[in-house]
Amino acid sequence: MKKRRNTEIKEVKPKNRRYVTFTKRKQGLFHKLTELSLLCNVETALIITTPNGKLYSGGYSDFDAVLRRYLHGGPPPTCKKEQEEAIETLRVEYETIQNHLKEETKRLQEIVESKKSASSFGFGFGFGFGFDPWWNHSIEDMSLENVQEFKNSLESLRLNLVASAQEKPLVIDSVIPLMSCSMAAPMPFTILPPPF
Amino acid sequence: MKKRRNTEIKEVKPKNRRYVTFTKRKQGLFHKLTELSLLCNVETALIITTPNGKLYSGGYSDFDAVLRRYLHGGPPPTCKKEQEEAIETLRVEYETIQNHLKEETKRLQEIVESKKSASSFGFGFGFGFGFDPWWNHSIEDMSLENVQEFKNSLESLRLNLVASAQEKPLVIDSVIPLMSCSMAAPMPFTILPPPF
DNA sequence: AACTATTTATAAGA
DNA sequence: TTCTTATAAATAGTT
Repeated sequence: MKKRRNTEIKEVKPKNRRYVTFTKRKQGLFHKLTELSLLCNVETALIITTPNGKLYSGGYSDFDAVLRRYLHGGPPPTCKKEQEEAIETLRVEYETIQNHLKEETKRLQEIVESKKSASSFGFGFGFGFGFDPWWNHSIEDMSLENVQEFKNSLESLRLNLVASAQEKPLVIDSVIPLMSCSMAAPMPFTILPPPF
Repeated sequence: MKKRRNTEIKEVKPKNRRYVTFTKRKQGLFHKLTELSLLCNVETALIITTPNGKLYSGGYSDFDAVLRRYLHGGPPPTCKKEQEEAIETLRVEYETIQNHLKEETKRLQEIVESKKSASSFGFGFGFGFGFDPWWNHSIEDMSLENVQEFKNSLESLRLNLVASAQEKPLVIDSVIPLMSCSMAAPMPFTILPPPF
């Protein structure tokens, strides 16, 4: 085995090497991010954008809450009386778009599936069981470029919705993984041996 | 020396230990974040919030741009003709608030300074020279709690302003370190031995 | 994706 | 806090 030189921090030249490095380090980064959150009882939000326009985002334990605190300062104002009425409107609007998205996604999924037949592996992520943490997803990973169209409206809408509601609406979780990779459940850190 | 047990990922109990861990790991995290950005030519944005309401944020190479891309999708629309006229308005408004902030900050700084006389050390951050990277700062680290009042308006305004302008307005950099710890210059990775 | 030789990060101790 | 050091963890190069 070639001796590993100490890593020079300069853009990795060969594109395939770069992609591998990116994948590995992104995983490590989100791993450490979650560790920090759990160890120190803090909340985190991380966004990564590639030159190709791919977006990776995730955080612990509530990406949206962190983003909101950063953008607007402090926890959501308790004057929810005022916002209460807006929630229902937002939710309806959200679900409409969500359904739209779901259809579109399913349709495009089929296209992607047919493409995938070429490559052989399923996806086990080396964890011994099909555990697929939020940080492994890119918003565009599935080449569902057309889905992007919906992202803008969906995202702002979701942010508003989550901001309005006291608790995270359960409906959202089923779709979010595609959009922003929010984490559904706390990472089983003390349980899993290999990843954590 | 006690043998280092393999780190159990559970909230660190003693508060002083927790703070040390937080500081170390936060530094490591931002370090790796910057490395990822440079190695893989991606842009990153990280926000950390503590239970006390402290906010840490930073990214490479353009925190704001990343955040904007996440929130609104894609790079700033090239239909700048439309936004062009809004820039001047925003800039004026921004500078007004900025000045306000500067005054307030200076005043509070004096208060903080008098408090600091009690503790002895200057701050050298162990780098051998007074290099103080963006990730070492908390927005509230200086106990300038009152400054928070301005953050909201300033932040949204700044985001809009930076979004409108094609290039980063130079004026902003002088104030940002207090607000969001944006990075001014590329990290001298290949030059500095100890940190990078 | 899986395997190590190394480098890098860091928990404790001073 | 800052520095040191033993050890755990991340990961570059390979297969």
